[in-house]
Amino acid sequence: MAEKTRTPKSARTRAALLEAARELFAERGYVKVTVRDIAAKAGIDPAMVIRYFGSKDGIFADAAEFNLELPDLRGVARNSIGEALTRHFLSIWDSPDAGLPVLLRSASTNELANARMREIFNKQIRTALEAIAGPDEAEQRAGLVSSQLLGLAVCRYVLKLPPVVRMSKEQLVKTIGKTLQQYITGRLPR
Amino acid sequence: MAEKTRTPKSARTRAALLEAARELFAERGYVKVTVRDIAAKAGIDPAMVIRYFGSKDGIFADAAEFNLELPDLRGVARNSIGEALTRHFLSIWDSPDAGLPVLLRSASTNELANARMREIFNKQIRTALEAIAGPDEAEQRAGLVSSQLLGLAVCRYVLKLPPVVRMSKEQLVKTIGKTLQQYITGRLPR
DNA sequence: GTCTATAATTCGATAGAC
DNA sequence: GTCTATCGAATTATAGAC
Repeated sequence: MAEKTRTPKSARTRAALLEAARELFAERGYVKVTVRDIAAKAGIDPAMVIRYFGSKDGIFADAAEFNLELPDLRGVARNSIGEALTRHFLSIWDSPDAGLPVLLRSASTNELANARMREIFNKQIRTALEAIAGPDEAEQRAGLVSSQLLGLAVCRYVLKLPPVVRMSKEQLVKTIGKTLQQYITGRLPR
Repeated sequence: MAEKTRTPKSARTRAALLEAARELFAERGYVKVTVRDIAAKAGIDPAMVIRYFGSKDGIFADAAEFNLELPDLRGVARNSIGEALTRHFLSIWDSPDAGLPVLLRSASTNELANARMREIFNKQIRTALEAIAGPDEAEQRAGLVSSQLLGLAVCRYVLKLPPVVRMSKEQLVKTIGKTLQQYITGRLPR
C-alpha cells in the first residue's frame, strides 16, 4: 500500500455520528433526541455512540462545543458596536454546524446547555463590553444586550414567529442594532 | 346533613393536581415532569391524573390554559405604551398561578406550548398594536416587541442571568419600555 | 371515588460474538 | 472495529379490586 489510509475508519464514523447529533439536537433539543435517532440518521449502530462518546451526555457535550470568538470591540467605531454585535450573532445562528443553535434548543432541559448559555450571555458578553465600559456597568449592560439577542434568537429560530423570520438580516441589524447600541452606550436607569 | 357538601371530593383532588402540575411545569418544563411527580407533590395517586385529565398532555393543556388579557392600548398615552406593556408582562411572569411561565419553560419541547406561545406573541400582541398602527406595520412591530419581551423572560426566569435577575421591576420598565416604545412608534428600517 | 398492580413502551447502556 | 442481543430502569397508561 503506497498510500496511507486517508482517514481511519473509526474517525469517519465518529464524525458522521457527531454531525447527525448536531443537526438533531439543534432541531429538537436534548430530550427529544435518542441515541437511536442519532445512530439511525448516521446509518450507524447505536452502540457506537456509547463506544465513541461514552454516553448520550458525552455526545451532546461534543455537539455543543464551539468557540464563540466575540469580536474585539475596541476595533469597532463606538457608535457601530450595536450593529456589529447583532450582525455577528446573526451569522453564528445561521451557520449550521455551530453549537449555538444546539444550546438554544436545550437550555431549558439540559444542565450543561443551560450553564454554557449562562456563561456566554453573562461572562463572555460582559468581558467584551468591559473593553469599553467600567466593570460594574458592563455587567448590567451585558444583561440587557443578552435579553435582546436571546429574544431575537428564540423568536427567529425556536418559535419561528412569521414577522421575525421574514425580516432580512440587514433589517434586523439596523433595528436590533440600534437597541443594543442604546444598551451599550446609552444612559442606564437609576 | 343540613349543610351541602361545599366542594365535591373529586373537585378538590382535581384542583390539587392542577395546582401541583402548574408549579412543576413552570419550574422544570414539560419533559422533566412525570405524572408521578405531579401526583406525589399533590399527595394523590398517579392514576388519578389519568382519570381526571386523560393523559399527561391533558393535564399539561389544562395547566397551560389562561387568559392573557392584554390592556387596551387606546386607553394609554401614546408615549407610555412601551412602559405599560413591559409592566404588564412583568406582572404576568411573576404571578405564580399564571400559565405563561408554564408555556415559557416548555415551548422548546412541547408542541402545544410552542403553538400557544406563537399565538400570544404573534396574534395577540399584533392585535393590540393594530389599535394604534396599520395592520401591515402592526405585525412587524409586534415581532420586534415580542423579541424583546421574550428575551427578557428567558434571561430573567429561565437562564436566570444575574444582572437581569438583579434589576428591579421599575428599572426594567424604564429600560425595556423605552425599547418597546421605539419598536411600536419609532421608524421601521427599510 | 380511590388505590394496587401491572401492562406496554421506550430508552440508555452493556456484554460478547464476529 | 462493528454489530447482535439484551438488560435494567423509567415512564405513560390501563384493568380491576376495594
